[in-house]
Amino acid sequence: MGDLGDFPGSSSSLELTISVPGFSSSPPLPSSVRDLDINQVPSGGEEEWMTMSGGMEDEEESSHGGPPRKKLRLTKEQSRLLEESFRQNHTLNPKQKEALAAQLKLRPRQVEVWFQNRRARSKLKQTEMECEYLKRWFGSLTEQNRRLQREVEELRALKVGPPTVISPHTCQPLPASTLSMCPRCERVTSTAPPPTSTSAPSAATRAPSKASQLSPPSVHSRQPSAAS
DNA sequence: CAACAGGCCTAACTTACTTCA
DNA sequence: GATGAAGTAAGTTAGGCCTGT
Repeated sequence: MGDLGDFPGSSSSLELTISVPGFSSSPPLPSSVRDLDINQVPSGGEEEWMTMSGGMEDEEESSHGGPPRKKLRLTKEQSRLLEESFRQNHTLNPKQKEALAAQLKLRPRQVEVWFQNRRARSKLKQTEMECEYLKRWFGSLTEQNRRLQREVEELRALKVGPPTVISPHTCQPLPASTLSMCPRCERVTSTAPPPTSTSAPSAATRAPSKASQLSPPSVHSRQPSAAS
């Protein structure tokens, strides 16, 4: 267990930390060159940039048979503000949405979509990390199981029978099933916390912080940079 | 060097569902 | 209870960029 490494950062735009001894997220990806100036607004500024996406000024235009949709690339500043806002709140009420949209010079719908996608990315990332953690945990349990089985074999080889405990009340031998493990042994064997619940992802959909109920990996988000 | 393919990221869309007035 | 609007999650589509060949 103790041999499990400590993962410092995490990849992409979302940075999650998982505070479990012996486990945390994967190492940061090499920062992509694209982050440098991909969102640089070409001279015209954001107004002009917007008209690319805002080409569908009549919101409905884009979907049916219109011109091929142009894809907006958010500027670094827009991404930064959105991330900052997301950090404070993963959902927006209509007023917040309007305000943020005005501040970013985007349409409220775009802000809404961004938050939807951001929540999706966040959840995906968290699920991946939980999966990774459970895999490691499974590995350590398997190893522990192997060790214990070896131990059992060794004890059998020594012909050591199961402990016979005499009940203080009846003066009869107690069945093994009624015996409880001594605290010391319990402590030694519990190298990993039990999985309280893997919180079935489907059930977690409506409860934002559901994933945090996965008690062993206390996962919380901490995203620094603008989306990759 | 340019051209191309493949992969990744993500904005935008669609659908299904829940909640609330 | 039925209904419609609004909001969200989940899944999908497609544009733009990067990288390797």
